[in-house]
Amino acid sequence: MLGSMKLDEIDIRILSALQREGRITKLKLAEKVNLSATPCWERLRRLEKQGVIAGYHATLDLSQLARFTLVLTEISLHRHQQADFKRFEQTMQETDEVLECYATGGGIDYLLKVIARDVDHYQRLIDRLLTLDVGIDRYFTYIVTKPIKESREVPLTALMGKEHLPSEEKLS
Amino acid sequence: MLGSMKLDEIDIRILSALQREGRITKLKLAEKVNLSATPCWERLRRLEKQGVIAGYHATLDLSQLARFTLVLTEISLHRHQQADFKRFEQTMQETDEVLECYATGGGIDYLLKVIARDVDHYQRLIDRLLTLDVGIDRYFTYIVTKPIKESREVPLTALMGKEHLPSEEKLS
DNA sequence: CATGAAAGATCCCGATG
DNA sequence: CATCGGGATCTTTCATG
Repeated sequence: MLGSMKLDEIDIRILSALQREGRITKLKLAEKVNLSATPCWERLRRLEKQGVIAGYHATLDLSQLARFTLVLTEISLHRHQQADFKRFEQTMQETDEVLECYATGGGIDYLLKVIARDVDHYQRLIDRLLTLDVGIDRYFTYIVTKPIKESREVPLTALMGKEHLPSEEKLS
Repeated sequence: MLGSMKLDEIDIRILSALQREGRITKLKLAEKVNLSATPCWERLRRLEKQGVIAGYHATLDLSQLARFTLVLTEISLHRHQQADFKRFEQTMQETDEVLECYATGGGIDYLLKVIARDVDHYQRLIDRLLTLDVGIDRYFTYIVTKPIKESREVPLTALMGKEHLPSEEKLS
């Protein structure tokens, strides 16, 4: 839901800082957003309690951990009833290898980002989905040959800059 | 690089826990992985120093922050020389709205995940890229109508389970 | 690796201006 | 919102088994 709470510029700075440094100290955070510790801490607690900050996560450098393959998969379903969508989406939620899944307009129904040990692992995963009969009609596989960018930071200022910050309303 | 360091099962548990709870206390972490505080702390520091843990980040609930639109974009370049790829990839790195970018085999050259305020913002971004002349030949736009899943946690056990953990080598 | 200890930093929460 | 505490907790290191 949008608008359940108004965020001012300081809140945005707090959120931006925490996107970058999830384990920054509360004192350093306050300093970075030009606020004293107590009010900064209160804002932070509010943002966490409201769920604006959904959580904190370590980001791993997978390339140091294991061989793996990223795959992007376009999927179309047989039928397009609510129950069909729901069933497919539920399966995606439960499949750990599916890192991301988006419903789209335009020809295909879903696009997935899948991580697997290798192409064989990926293919077995797809085969399992097909035999599970979750409604897949056609699928198309793009193997990722090179990950160029994987950002964990949403560009808050670009998204909120124009309409959310108090523009010149009531400038006397 | 793979294999610069061997990770045992405890390391994997540490990493998994930190993917889930990036701000967990070091004491609770030790407890969760069944290790006493000191050696757990040493492992953690090693993992951070090596860069296996690339960083810690707060995850935001964007839906509470602003209206936005996710777009998936397939892109083909005119020419396929190294310099062409490099130039395009450099531009992607510098464009905040591009959250993810992957080079793929199979017809298209790149697939992007873009975040914008709305479709108009997205289109202006694309127009800018086209006039910037970064080598784009054709592009295809999929508007995300519904984000189904956006996981920040890599399924470590699924990826490492079979080949990385010490299998039955030298079993007597 | 487990335990224990101890100095220093951080956290949380008041009270006050 | 700023400043100032202070007790609880967490962090980091070291010594010992």
